[in-house]
Amino acid sequence: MPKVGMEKIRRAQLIEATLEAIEKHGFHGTTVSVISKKANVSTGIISHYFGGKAGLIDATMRYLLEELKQELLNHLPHTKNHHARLHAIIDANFASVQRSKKAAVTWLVFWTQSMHSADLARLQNVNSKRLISNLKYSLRHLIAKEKVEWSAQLIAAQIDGFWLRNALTHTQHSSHNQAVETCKTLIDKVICDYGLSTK
Amino acid sequence: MPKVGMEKIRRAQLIEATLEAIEKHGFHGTTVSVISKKANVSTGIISHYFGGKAGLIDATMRYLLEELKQELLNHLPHTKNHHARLHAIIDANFASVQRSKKAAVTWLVFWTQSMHSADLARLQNVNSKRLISNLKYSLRHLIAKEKVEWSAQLIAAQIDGFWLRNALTHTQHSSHNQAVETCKTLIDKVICDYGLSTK
Amino acid sequence: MPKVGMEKIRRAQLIEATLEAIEKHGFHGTTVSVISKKANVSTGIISHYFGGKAGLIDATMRYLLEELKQELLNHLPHTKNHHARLHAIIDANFASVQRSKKAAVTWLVFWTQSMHSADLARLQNVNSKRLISNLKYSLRHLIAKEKVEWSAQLIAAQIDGFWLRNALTHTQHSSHNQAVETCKTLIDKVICDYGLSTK
Amino acid sequence: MPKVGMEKIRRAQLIEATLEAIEKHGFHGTTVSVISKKANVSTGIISHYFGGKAGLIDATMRYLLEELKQELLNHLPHTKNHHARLHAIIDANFASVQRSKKAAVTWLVFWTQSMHSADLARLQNVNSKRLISNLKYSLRHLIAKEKVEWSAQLIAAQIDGFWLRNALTHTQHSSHNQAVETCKTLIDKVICDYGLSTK
DNA sequence: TATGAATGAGCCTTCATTCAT
DNA sequence: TATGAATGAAGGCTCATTCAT
Repeated sequence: MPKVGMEKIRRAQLIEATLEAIEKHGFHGTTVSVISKKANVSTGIISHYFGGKAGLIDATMRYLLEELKQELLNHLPHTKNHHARLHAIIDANFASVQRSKKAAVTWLVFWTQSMHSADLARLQNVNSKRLISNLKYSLRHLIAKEKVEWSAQLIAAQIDGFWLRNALTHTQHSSHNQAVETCKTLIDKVICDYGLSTK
Repeated sequence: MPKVGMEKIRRAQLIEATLEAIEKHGFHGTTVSVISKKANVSTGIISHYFGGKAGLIDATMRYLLEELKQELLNHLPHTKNHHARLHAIIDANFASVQRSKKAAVTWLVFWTQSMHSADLARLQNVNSKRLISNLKYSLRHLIAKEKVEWSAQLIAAQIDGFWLRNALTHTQHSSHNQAVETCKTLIDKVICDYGLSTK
Repeated sequence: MPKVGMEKIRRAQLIEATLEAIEKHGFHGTTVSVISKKANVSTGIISHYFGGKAGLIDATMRYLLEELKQELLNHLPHTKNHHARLHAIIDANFASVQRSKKAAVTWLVFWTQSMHSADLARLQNVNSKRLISNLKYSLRHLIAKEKVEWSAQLIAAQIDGFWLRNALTHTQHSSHNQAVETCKTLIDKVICDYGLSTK
Repeated sequence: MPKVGMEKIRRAQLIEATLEAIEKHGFHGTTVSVISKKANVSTGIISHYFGGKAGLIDATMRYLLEELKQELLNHLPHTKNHHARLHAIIDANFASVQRSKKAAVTWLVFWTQSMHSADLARLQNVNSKRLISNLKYSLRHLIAKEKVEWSAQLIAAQIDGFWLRNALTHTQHSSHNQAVETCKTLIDKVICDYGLSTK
């Protein structure tokens, strides 16, 4: 009887290899041959588990999104302090990227691809809306009602902007930390300016 | 009887066709054949004038950067009102994108490619530094010295962040205008908070 | 505890599945995977019992030939009425095909393959000669000696011709019956024209 | 300016190479690589002129059909002698095959493929009907009305049957001639049996 | 005896580049 | 200066076969 339960292992193996390949060779240079070699498996296995290269790319993108989602869930659940919660959102959004450059490159690739793939565009949209929604949820408890939407957009753009600039420049850790601090300061400033007097 | 002065015309023709192709078909779908058809020329001409597809892509990226540079030069040449100058920087940075979707897609592609091309990375870096430098030049006249760098980074990230989010969502004009307004408000807020008492 | 006597069962199972696969998906679409699924066994079993796909195909062809041979043996064993015997040959040759479309498609495939396989070509040749030989055996009792060979060739071609045309057009039963009738009429005509005056 | 008018030459070259490849290596062994080498061109050219291997196979089949059609047109136009016309149909149907074994193998492949391709099936059907129609046209002038259809089916099957049997056995010219003679004799017999007394 | 995960050779196709015209 | 027919390397995919279990 052949090995069972390999599917999970192989899928993880191949997704990890894909992330490495995209980081090292770029999207164009990420061929099934390159991925296979990195994962130490044959090329055929990709079609076997993902139905083809496109399926693997898709799964990799979903993996990144899911990872980010989990990161948020792990950082934010048990607090009623909305100020702290907003800071935690910042931490979560930079956490995975801070860990490795792989994710940063792949996020950028993912965004670029999403402009010409309805499927990826939908995923990207969900992700984008979640950030806004998370921000608004806490902002509602802290600042004037009519400023919530505007502030959420501001902070979201600030996060993505730092994120993008850091990805493009050969990032040191310091700049990541600086980005996190700056985002938090911006939040504080927003709360300070539009904060509810009594709560 | 060889036509002279065709080089300039052909180069412009092909760069424009490349921008259109990337917008319509994405980077992956932008083949030499597609570009040639859009430009109504033969495929061979690309190698003739640009030495190959890579040369054309490179030239297209440089064209975008040059365009942005000119945009900035045209909007902020002769003013000593640094508050107005900062607002003009915002306008300039969103102007080209506001005009067409072409640039937005291509910028994203450009950034992604720049991560795996030393040449493009250098161009991107120059561009990124110019924005910071332009912001700092005016901020120095308006806010406390020790806040200049930090504020420039903040505003630059804000610009890129809005820019990115707008590119990824199917942008309406309203959101572009909103982005411009929000960036200007952020600038005002920074000046208000850290502004020099006397000027 | 190894099951014994599985070989016969498995071989029959797989040959039947192969016939079904060829009928449904054509020769090109008949992959090891398709056959295995139809037979509800693993892919490995094919190599185990037939040494590979080629062996299974070969066995399937032999099975068809054997089936036809048996059909003939069952229909014409104990008769000395050679006129009836000739008619029985016709019946036998159309019997298996009349039963299902499977055989028709597979026969055609078999013939085609036999042109590039010495092994199959030999089988096909034996089969072809048996029909002629069977026809001649009875014809010798009914018609002039010098017309026997010619008539056998005529009738054999008539059988195969009808068979082929019926296989290619989406056959109704009526056309099969018509083919049988026409072949029998041809036999009668031959006997009538070249028949021995006394018998 | 590049060479013009090559399309016709290349298409003919490739179709001829395909016929040779099918004859020599069978349908399965007929790869684009094999065809290209036989035609002394690159593999890419097949997609260029035929949109892919399938297009080339299709064109090859159509070529065979067209050739047969022309053969018929060339042999039958200027005669009002319907007896001679029927004999000419026989000649035409065996002519192309008599010339080379290539066509014979390919016809068989074509027929087999046509069972799983709607497109090829339609072509095959048109071809099959044309033979019947041609036979009936002349038979109507020669034999009793109620025997026309039956006789046409008989003769058509006879032709195809000989054709098939000759293709399968390693044909000598003599057997081809014999097939032609036998078919003609069958026609004569039919006319003799069912012929119109007066015309 | 039986499985099916894994392999990798071989296939068709795409596409940047070349070169005779 | 310009063409586009032709090339052929490189890509992704299919599938018969193998082998650890």
